[in-house]
Amino acid sequence: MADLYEQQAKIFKAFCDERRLRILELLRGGETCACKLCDAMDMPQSSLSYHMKILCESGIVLGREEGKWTHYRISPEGSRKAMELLREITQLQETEESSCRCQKP
Amino acid sequence: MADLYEQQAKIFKAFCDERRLRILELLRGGETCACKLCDAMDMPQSSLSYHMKILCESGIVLGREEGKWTHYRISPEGSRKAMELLREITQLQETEESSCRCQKP
DNA sequence: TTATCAAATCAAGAAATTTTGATTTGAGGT
DNA sequence: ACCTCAAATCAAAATTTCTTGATTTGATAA
Repeated sequence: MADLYEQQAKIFKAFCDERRLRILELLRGGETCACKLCDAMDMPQSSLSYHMKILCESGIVLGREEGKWTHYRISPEGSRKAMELLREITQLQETEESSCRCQKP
Repeated sequence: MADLYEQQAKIFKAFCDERRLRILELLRGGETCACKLCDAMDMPQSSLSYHMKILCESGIVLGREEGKWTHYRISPEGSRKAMELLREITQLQETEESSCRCQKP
C-alpha cells in the first residue's frame, strides 16, 4: 500500500523539478544525446546523469545506448501511463449521492 | 522562463509525496474536513496543515471555510489543468527527424 | 595491451523539504 | 469581555534531495 504511493510518487518526481522540466522540454524536440543535454543545460556531467536517472526511473524517458553514447527520448507509453495515473488519482469516486456516511458527532 | 518551470513544478509537487497522494485518495471519496483528514492520516495537526497548503497552492485541492472548520475537496478544474499541462510537456514537437550525430568523429 | 572518451557511480557537503511541539490567529460560544 | 476549539504559522531539528569533483565502468580504437 505504502509501496503503491511510493511508486506513484516516483513517476511524478520527474515533473517536480525545474531542471528536469527543462530537460523534458529539450527532449520534446527529439532524441538527444547526453553530451548535448549536458551542454544545453550548462551542467556538470554528474549532475545531468543524476537527473536523467530520475527521469528514466519514472518511465517518462528512455535511454538508448549506442557505443559509448547514450541517447535519451521521451517515452510516449510512459507519458500516457502518467496521464492515466493522474486522471485516476484526481477523479472523484462514483458514489451514489454525496451523503456522508460518517456519523456527525 | 525559470519562473515558468517553477510554477509548473509547483503543480506536480502535489503528486510527488506519498502522504499527499494518500490525502488525495481520501479526498476522492468527497469533501472532507481537516480534522477527519488529520485523524485518518494519523498525523499531527501542523503536519497535515503543511501538506494541505502545498496541495491547495498546486491548485489541485480547494479549501472551504465554514466557521472554524475547513473542508477540503479536489478541484476538477485544477485536475484538468494539471492533465493538460502534463500532456503539453511530454508531447513531442512536430518537427522533421533530427537525430543526434554524436558518433561523428 | 594501452589509451581515450562517455556515462554511471561514489562520497561529502550544500540546499531544500519535512516534521512537530509551541504559539498565534480567528471564529464561535458563554 | 472571556473561554474554547480549529487551523495556520513559527522555529528548530530531522530527513531528503541535490550538487559536483573524483573515481569507476564500459566501449572503442590504435
